[in-house]
Amino acid sequence: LVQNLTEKLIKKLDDFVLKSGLKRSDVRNKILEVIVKKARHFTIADLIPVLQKRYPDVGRATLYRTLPIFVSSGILQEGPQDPLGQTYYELAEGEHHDHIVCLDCREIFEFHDDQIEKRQLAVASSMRFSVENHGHVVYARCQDLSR
Amino acid sequence: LVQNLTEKLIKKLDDFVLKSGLKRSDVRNKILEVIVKKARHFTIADLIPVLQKRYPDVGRATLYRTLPIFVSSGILQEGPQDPLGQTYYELAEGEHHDHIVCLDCREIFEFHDDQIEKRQLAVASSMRFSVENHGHVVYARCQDLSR
DNA sequence: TTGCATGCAAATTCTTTGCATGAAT
DNA sequence: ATTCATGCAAAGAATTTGCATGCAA
Repeated sequence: LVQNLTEKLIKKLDDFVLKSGLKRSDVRNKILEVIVKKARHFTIADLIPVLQKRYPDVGRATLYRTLPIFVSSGILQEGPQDPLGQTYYELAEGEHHDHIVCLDCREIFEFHDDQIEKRQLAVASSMRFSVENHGHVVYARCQDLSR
Repeated sequence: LVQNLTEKLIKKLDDFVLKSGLKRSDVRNKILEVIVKKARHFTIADLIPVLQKRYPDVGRATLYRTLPIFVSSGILQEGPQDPLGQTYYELAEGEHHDHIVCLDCREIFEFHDDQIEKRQLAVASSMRFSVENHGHVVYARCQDLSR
């Protein structure tokens, strides 16, 4: 399953790479593989040790050069900004969702609400904006210490 | 008017400072004055040159030490994160609002929508979270080149 | 072959800290 | 007096860039 997803995304990456006059690379595929396994939400800081453990030869700089390519090719999207200011990335698979960042347990949860999405569009349109994207992060507490 | 606002906020700052066992300082008041004049939304990077022009003696480090105090005292709040990742600050005056960041002209606009606020609360509550705060940023284009 | 990709190390940029001095209480 | 505030410079941390070498097409 994960294997399938990785391969599917590598294909997506290849499409973008060819279209953009770039070249395929094993290192990018390796990075993608690690991301798919770690999946969900991660920061660059999260990813570095995992990547270096699996593929010690991959340099940090490459990560900084690669992630923007993944975003451009639609594989990743930028997720919420945590209260400390680090940018999260996440796989762009699946439908759009917003985030709840738990201030107690530091985990990130997802939510989706059609009404919010619709109102957001309506409000921006009424101000004569065309919406490209949005980030909606709710900071909250789970208050469940066992979680 | 601006003068009044500055003085009002200095008073607010004094309250916090006393309550917290800190001490009053002219430099903090100067920084506050510059912020009130520049008002609205700014990043630290925005503020530094303005501040240094008006008060060349104030060091950068002081800014980094001062802004968190302003946030704690309720004078400033953190605004949207721009697409480049810089944190905006803004005066906490007035009612809560969310932001539209224009990808064309780079300006930041505000909006407020009760329905969105309510739904947001409802959704988080249904997931057993208690909401502390939130950031909602819509990235959009004004498409009006004259703006 | 040509030009992108990569690792490494140096360079940048942004932010924090240590320390001596000055100000507030 | 005591303790916080501040500037400066040094230290850190995060990210970007230059360059020589390695691959992909």
